[in-house]
Amino acid sequence: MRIDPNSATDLPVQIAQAIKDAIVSGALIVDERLPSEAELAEQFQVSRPTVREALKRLAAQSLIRTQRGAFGGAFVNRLSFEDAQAQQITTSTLLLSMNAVSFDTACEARFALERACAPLAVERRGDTHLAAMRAEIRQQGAPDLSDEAFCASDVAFHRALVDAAANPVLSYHLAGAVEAMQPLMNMITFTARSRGTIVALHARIAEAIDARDAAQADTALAELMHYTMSLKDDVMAARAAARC
Amino acid sequence: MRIDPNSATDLPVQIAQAIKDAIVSGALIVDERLPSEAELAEQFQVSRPTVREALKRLAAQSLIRTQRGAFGGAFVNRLSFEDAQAQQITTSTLLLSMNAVSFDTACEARFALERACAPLAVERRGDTHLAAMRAEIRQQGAPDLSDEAFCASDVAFHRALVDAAANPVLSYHLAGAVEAMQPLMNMITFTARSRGTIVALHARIAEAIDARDAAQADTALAELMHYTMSLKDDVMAARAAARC
DNA sequence: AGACTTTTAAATGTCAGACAAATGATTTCT
DNA sequence: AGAAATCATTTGTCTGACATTTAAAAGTCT
Repeated sequence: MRIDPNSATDLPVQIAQAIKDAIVSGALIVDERLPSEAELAEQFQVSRPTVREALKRLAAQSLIRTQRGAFGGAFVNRLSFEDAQAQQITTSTLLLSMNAVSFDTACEARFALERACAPLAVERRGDTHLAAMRAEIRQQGAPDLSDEAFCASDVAFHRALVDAAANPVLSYHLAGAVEAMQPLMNMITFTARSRGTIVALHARIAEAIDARDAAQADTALAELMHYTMSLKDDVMAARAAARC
Repeated sequence: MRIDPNSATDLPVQIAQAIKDAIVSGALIVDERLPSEAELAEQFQVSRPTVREALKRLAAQSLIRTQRGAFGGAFVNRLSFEDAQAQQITTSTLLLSMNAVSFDTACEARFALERACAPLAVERRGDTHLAAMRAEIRQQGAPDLSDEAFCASDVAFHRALVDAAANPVLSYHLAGAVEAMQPLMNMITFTARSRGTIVALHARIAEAIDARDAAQADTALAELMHYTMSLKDDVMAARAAARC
């Protein structure tokens, strides 16, 4: 691991990249201890604060963890599905909120991915998944539910659907797509009637998955997507009219 | 924005979280300048190195960028699709390599997601997408191609397929799934015959998308998935036999 | 007056050195 | 032998300083 002290980029960035490369390439394996900050400083010919910044960059990406005390230090961290999902969700959410992605584009992507999960969910769903989906459906029927709580439950329903596919890699990739939609969905005001329609579609999806009917699940998901988009169009049109 | 100096967690972590929350909540908008390190240090009642570490954590996630000089400082960064994709690819790759995810699980997830893109690609593919796919197919037929180069071209082919769906959000989500498979694919040794089969399937996929035949594209993708899995089984079996 | 050059102030980048706090190993005492 | 005290090591945080970069402001010349 070497760095170029004359390069234009920050020294900590270079050091972080060098260590990251070592991890990705397998030169450093999970739970292996890195040299201490003082040793790294000497190795890279920089000061300890510079090394610290590099380590902090890596810690921010959950690539390493640090431990104080004797025989402490920085250790290569096993990237858990949980950590990876959390990162993915914030990244996806920010990406959508900062880039003026249209509601339709995000919605299309989300439902396309979800429909990919449906056939697997139909095949493998267990009782816990079905129970989780139905619990959310019940909650969505509560009359005094705020719009935000309704959206949160909607997200939970769809994540249960994804989890029913019993593929952790799929769950990880979908987490970002599903969660990132929540802020966009929160811009919609749901009438009692529109909530009823959505809940009915959720029920159809849950039933189809229970009955192992892939075609029906796919159809219901497609309908839900179109209904969601039309709902948003109505809200936008109503707001535009109110302004004039 | 406040922090609790008596909390168990690191001060920089708390500060970074506070700033991150401000960005996510919209209190800080894109390109807005954060207070200088000295001002932040006073505001949070900590020293400048502590603030710096917090800012470096955020910079590592591309949430802020820093600029030196007068009227420089830290600015809220617009998270570009490019940055987000790069992050997602490394996260996905590490997740798979560090968690002993089975080849089949990752492969299933990848093809399930890709099949979700196919109908949209059929609908919207442009000439550039078709040309990109065919260019990769041509390259894959080169007789003196290394296994690694073959895999890289395979990834490029599939990314072109995903891009043909003309949905940047979808491309972003799929980038991780497709790229993260490459290290796993690199463990396979491709015979001339297996390469031929794969190239033929790629050609069928490209033709189906050109002909706007969604069903055919889906079938070919499913076949490719099964063939890839069986290929890996053969390689594993051959290696196990060689060891005995 | 306008364009070019120089200066300057403000901010981050890097360093050195110090002390605090945590933590596991070692030693000592009962 | 077991429990308690000590110790060495390592990260966490602070103070203070200087280097470097950058854009704005001031100054100068045509």
